[in-house]
Amino acid sequence: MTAQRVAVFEALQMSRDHPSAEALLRRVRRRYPTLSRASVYNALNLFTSLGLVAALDGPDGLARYDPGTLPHANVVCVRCGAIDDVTDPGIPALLRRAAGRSGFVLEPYLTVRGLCPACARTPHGKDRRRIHGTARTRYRRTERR
Amino acid sequence: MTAQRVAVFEALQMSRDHPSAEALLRRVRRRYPTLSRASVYNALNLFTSLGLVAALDGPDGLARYDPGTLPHANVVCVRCGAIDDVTDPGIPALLRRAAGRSGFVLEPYLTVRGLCPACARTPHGKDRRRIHGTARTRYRRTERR
DNA sequence: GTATCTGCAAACGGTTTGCAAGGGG
DNA sequence: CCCCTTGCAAACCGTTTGCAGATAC
Repeated sequence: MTAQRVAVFEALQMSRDHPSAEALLRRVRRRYPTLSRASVYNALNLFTSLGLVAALDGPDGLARYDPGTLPHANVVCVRCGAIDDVTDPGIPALLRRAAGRSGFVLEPYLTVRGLCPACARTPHGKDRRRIHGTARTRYRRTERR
Repeated sequence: MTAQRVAVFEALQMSRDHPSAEALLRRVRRRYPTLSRASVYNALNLFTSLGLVAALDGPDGLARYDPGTLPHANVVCVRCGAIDDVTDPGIPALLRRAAGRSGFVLEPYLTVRGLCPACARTPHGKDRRRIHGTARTRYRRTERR
């Protein structure tokens, strides 16, 4: 229990936007300017391994973190990177059935990729969207402050 | 429509194990020894952007590819990297509701992380599992042929 | 005949690691 | 006190990109 870990945890709890590790680093550094990148990753890996927070893969290859702990779905926009939580009464039952059929022990979160309302409205154009890695080259550069 | 693309596509269709790009490269190179890494990535990005195959993030940071096109769930073992398909009659309805509530246009696949039967049986030990990136250092080195 | 693709190698970038110094319990 | 953590920088590695030559149509 170090001050850095508490700060990262609190910053994540206050976030509704499924921040990346880098985004959390920026936020926490406003108060702890000496905080290191490695400590943020260390803290986030610890929290996820303890089940305190949920980790999911952003469409840009960045890991995103979710403070929510109840069963829900994460819908991920593969074009702009937006992530929304969706709760649905059918999710727990579906997860139970999926666990039964596969024999897996499953986390209470599921992820679905797609396009957010804004991106779905813009024509597909010829933006042969890259699903991994270099999707980041499309909006990462602008998102980075 | 090049020979390389056809070869990658066929190799993926024949796979049931959700191979990574590197695994597909190895398989196709048995017949096309000159096939380049870039062409495999190029082909896979093309197929996923056309909706011909599904891409998902493996727990090790590697992209995994799935030839299936019908709605289903992918259950992913975060410890050993195994991926299974699960079909369930409730999935289409859940995806429809999630799309309605979020406004997103969603792909017909969802992903759930967890532990496969074999890994769930082995005690958790102190393997503070890393969720991203270096999970690969745990089994990647041995998996790579 | 031209735009597109392949192959190669180098670059990219998020995440992890090794090490020395500092702090928790 | 000892072990685990922090901070820093370098290493890691899957994926993308730039360029020259070959191929699709």
